[in-house]
Amino acid sequence: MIAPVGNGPARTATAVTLRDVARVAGVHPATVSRALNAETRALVNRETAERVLRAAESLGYRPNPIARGLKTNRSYTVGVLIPDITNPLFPPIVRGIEDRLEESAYTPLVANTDNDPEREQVDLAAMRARQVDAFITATARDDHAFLLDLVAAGLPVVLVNRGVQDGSLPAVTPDDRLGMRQAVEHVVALGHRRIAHLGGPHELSTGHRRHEGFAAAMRDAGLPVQDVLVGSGRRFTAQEGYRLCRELLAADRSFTAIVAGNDLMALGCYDALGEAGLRCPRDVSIVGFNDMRFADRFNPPLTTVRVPHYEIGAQAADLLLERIADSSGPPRHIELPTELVIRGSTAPAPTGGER
Amino acid sequence: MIAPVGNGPARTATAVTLRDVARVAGVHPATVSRALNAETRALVNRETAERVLRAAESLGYRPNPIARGLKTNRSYTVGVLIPDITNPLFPPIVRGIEDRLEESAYTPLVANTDNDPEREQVDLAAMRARQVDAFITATARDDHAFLLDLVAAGLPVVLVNRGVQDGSLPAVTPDDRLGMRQAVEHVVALGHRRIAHLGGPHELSTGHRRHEGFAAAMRDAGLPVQDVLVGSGRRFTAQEGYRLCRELLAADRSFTAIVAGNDLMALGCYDALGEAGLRCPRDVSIVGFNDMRFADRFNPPLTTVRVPHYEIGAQAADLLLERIADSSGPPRHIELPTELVIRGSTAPAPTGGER
DNA sequence: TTGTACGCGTTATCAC
DNA sequence: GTGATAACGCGTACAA
Repeated sequence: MIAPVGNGPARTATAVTLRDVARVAGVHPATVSRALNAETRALVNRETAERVLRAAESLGYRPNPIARGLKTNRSYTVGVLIPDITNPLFPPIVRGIEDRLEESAYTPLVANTDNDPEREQVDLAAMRARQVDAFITATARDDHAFLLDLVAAGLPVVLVNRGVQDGSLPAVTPDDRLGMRQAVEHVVALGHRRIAHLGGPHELSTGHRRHEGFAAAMRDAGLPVQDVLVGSGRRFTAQEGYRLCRELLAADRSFTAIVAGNDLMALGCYDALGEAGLRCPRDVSIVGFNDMRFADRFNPPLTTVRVPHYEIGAQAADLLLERIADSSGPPRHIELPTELVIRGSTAPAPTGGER
Repeated sequence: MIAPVGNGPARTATAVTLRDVARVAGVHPATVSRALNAETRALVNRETAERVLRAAESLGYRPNPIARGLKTNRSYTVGVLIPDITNPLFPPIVRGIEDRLEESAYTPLVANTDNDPEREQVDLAAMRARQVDAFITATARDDHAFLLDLVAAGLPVVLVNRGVQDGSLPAVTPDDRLGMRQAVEHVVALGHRRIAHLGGPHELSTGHRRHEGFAAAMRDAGLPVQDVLVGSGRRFTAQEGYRLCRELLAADRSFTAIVAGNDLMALGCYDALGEAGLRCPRDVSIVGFNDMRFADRFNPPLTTVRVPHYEIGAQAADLLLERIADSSGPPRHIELPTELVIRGSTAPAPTGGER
C-alpha cells in the first residue's frame, strides 16, 4: 500500500525571516536588521545595504512586527476609543484617523464603549495588554483622571471631537463656540428673537461649550437667554431632543426658533413639533450641529453647522504621531472652524407677534 | 547637595511578567504558563494552580499577547476589509463583528479599501504582516482568486454581506432574492405592472442576486421583465442611481415603480424623478434595499427591504471563529431573512393607464 | 563596517 | 506534577 505523501500542516507560506534574507545576501542577520531599519542604515556599507535590500525585495521579506514589538516594546498600534461606530458622527472621524495612521505604518485598534465607563475601562485594559503605543479617545468626560494616568505611564493620549475643561490633554475639536455663533446669528438675521437651545450633557465639552457659545452669541445680539428656553439632555440623541422639545412646548410656546445641540437632537425636535401640530420651518425654525450624512435628505432638509469630521480625525492622528515622537511640551488644543449650511429647516420668523 | 532620587524612565508601569508571578507563587515560570492557560491547566496540581492564580491576580498580571504570538504564531487578531466605513451600510456590520470577536478575545483590524483592488492588496499584505489569524471581507468581487490563496495558506476567510457565485467561500449575506421578492410583491399588490429595476454592478453578488430575485419575482407575478426597464450601475451609489434613472426616463416613461438596488440608489432616483417633474409616490413608487439608518427620515420616508446588518456581522464573526477552530468541512453560506418595511415612497399605481 | 551574543515574554518539549 | 531549556524573530550593546 502506498501512503499518500503528506504535505505537513496546511500553512504553506511559512514567512521569510531576517535569517533567510541574510543567507541570500551573504551577511549576518544583524546586518540585515541594520540595513533594513532606516535609522541604523547609516551604520552599514552602502553596497552591502543595497545587496540586502535587493535580497529582501526578491524574497518578499516582511518584518514581523510581533517579534519587533517584543524587542522594542512598541506595537505600532494605536487604541481608538469611540462611543459607537454606528453613530453617524464617528465613521468620518475614524476614517480620518485610519487614513493618517496608515501613512505612518500605525494601525488603529477601534473599540466601542457605548459611553459606558465600565466598558471603557475594559477596552482600555485590553488595549494596554495589546501594547498599544498611544490612545485617541472620543469618549472624554470631565472625570478624566484615568486618562492622565495613561499619560503618566508614558502613553500619549489625544482627545478627538471632545476636549476637557482644564486643557490638560491635547485635543482636536470643532470650534463649538464659533459654530453656535453662526447658528444664532443666522436665525437672528431671519428675525427670530425668542430662540431656544436644546443641548447635550454639560459633562461633555461639546455640551457645555455649545451652551456657552449660544449664551455668548445671544448676549452679543442683545437678546436675553431665558432659562425656560434652555434645556440640557442626558445624551446627544433624537430621543433626548424629542423629550426636551416636548418639555419646552409644555412650558412655553412663544419661541420661534430652536438651536439644537446636534443634528440628532434636531431630528427629535422635528418629531415633537410635528406631534404638537407645529410645522418646521413655517412655525418654528430649527438649526442642527454637525451636518452629519443625510442631513440634506431630511424633511425638511436640515440647516446646520458643518463640522469637518474627517479633518478632525486626521489632525488628531497627526497630533498623536507628533506626541509619540516627542511628548514634551504643553498639550495643544486644535479647534477647527465650522461653517453654516443653510437648508430648509430655517425661515424668516413668523410675523404678527408670537405664535 | 541632595540629589533627587531618579525614578528611571517615565514609563512607571513596567509590566508584570510571567516570571514575576512565578517568583511570588514560588514556582517555575513554565508552571505559571500552564496554570494560566485553560487548555494546559489540567497538567498542574489543583492547589498549585490556585496559588498561581492568586499570585497573578494580586500582581495584576496580564499576559503579553505579543510574546505569546511570537511563540504560537497566532495574534488573536482578525483582518476586516470593508470598502468604506463611511458608507452607512458598514458601521452596523462592523459593530456586529467587533462585539462578537471581543467576546472571544479576538481583536479586529479594519481597513477601508475604497473598492480599489490595488489598495485592497496593500491592506491585505499589511494585515498578513501583522500576523492576522483570519479575514472577514466585505469587498468580494467575482475575481476572488487571491482570497482562495489565503485559504490555501491556512488563513480562514469569511465573506460578509457579499458572497461569491461558486460558493467556494463561507459567507453571511442577506437573502437577496427573498428581499427582492418582497419588494416586487409589494408594488405588484399596489397595482403596479410596469416595474423597473435599477441595480448595482453584476460583478457583485449583491448586484446579480438582486437582479435574479427581481426577474424571478416578476416572472412569478406573470409580469414581463423588459430590458428597457432594467439598469445596472457601476456602483451602489446615489450618483449611479441618479444616472440610471435619468437614462430610464429618457428611454421610457411608462413605468410606475422602481425597485432600486439599494437605498442610496433609491435616493438617486428621488433626485432624477424630482428633476423630471415627477413626484414620489404619486407618480412613481420607489423601493430601496437595506433599510439603512435614516431611511425613515428621507422625503418621502423610504419603503425598503430591511437587512439585519448587525446580525450579519455577528454571524460572520461566529462563522469565522468556527473556521479558525476547524477549517475543514465545506464552506457554509448563511442567508439571513429580510423584511419589507413599508413607508411613504410607495403608493397605489396611478389609475388611468400609463402616466 | 560587520559579526557575536543576548534578551524581549511566552510556550513546547524535554527530563526529572 | 514540575522544572529546566530552547526557541519564536528581531534589535542592540559590545567586540572585533
